[in-house]
Amino acid sequence: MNKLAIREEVGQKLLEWYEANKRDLPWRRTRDPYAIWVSEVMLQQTRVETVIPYWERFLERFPTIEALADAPESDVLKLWEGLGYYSRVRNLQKAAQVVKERHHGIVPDTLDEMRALPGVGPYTAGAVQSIAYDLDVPAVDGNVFRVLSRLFLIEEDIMKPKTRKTFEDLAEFLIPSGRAASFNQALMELGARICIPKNPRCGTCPVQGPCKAYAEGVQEELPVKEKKKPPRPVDMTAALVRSGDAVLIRRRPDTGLLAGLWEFPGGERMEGETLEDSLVTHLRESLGITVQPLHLFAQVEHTFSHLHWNMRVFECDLLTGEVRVSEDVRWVALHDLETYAFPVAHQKIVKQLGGLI
DNA sequence: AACGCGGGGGA
DNA sequence: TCCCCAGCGTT
Repeated sequence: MNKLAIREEVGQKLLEWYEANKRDLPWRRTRDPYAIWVSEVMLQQTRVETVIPYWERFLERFPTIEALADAPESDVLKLWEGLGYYSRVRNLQKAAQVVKERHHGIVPDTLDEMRALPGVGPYTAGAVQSIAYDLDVPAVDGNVFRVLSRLFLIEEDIMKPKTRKTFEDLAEFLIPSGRAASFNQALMELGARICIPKNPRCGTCPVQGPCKAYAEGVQEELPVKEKKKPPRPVDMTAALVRSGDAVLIRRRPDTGLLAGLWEFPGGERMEGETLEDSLVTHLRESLGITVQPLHLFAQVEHTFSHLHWNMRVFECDLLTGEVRVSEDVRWVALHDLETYAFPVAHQKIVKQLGGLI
């Protein structure tokens, strides 16, 4: 079969399947480009079921571009707490400020203008432009990589940057004219529900017929992907410093891991250092205070994609008379901790503190 | 091109 | 418990 005939068949079969099988997701009930944009950013590395409640709360609290642009960053992070990859929402807010100031609060309706916004790459730009503005542009996410690699038996490593153009060109070629919104979502929906990573449901797949990987029986071997290395183990310390009903917390720096979130002060143990010495040094250097670790309060394990924290939390005496509080260092009553955005690793500590209230 | 960046679900 | 899921920015 020639290329144009396959394009015809895949387009028709996928659109038909999608119309009959698409899930009723909240962001599919709106045409608001901003609301769709928020959903795409949340969905970047997070599954649908997780995103739904976050999206509802976020749109309720920040219903417009302007509301998001004008909000305190701490409020924005609090609504993102637990979703991970916090730079996503910091960039989203920066982008909202650009849209407010330079685009009259209207999400731009061209690929190039959208791509120029912070946090907007080829996928997000394509998804928003096609879904919200009906532009015939591709939106290639991990699902689409998987579906197309199987459908056309493409064995290039999808993790390699140069491979992206191959898939984008193919995805664009396949778009039935004027139907990018449904077609792009159909490809992703197929990847999420039928053409899944393990044990794909080829028996109920609408494009089993033209699928080259299925014909060869190699669907389980695709897509080809380089293995990533295991998380690096890191010994962490954290201090539980109490004063009456309050505990000492600080805000993490504006860049790097967990930027802008709050935590119990501490840090990475250096080689050859004891946990206690490490903790004392960290608090002296970052907060200018001297503490005496008393006893182990909790041990928390947390795995990131690239790190594994083994965090020991010590209850400490404060030897310094006074702590210089600031924008980033605060005494907070136990029952007020919930108003601050913490990484999940530190939420585990907060949870254990709950027993003390 | 290589690396940093979180967290959750399913087998 | 182990293994899997990946877009974007920075360097």
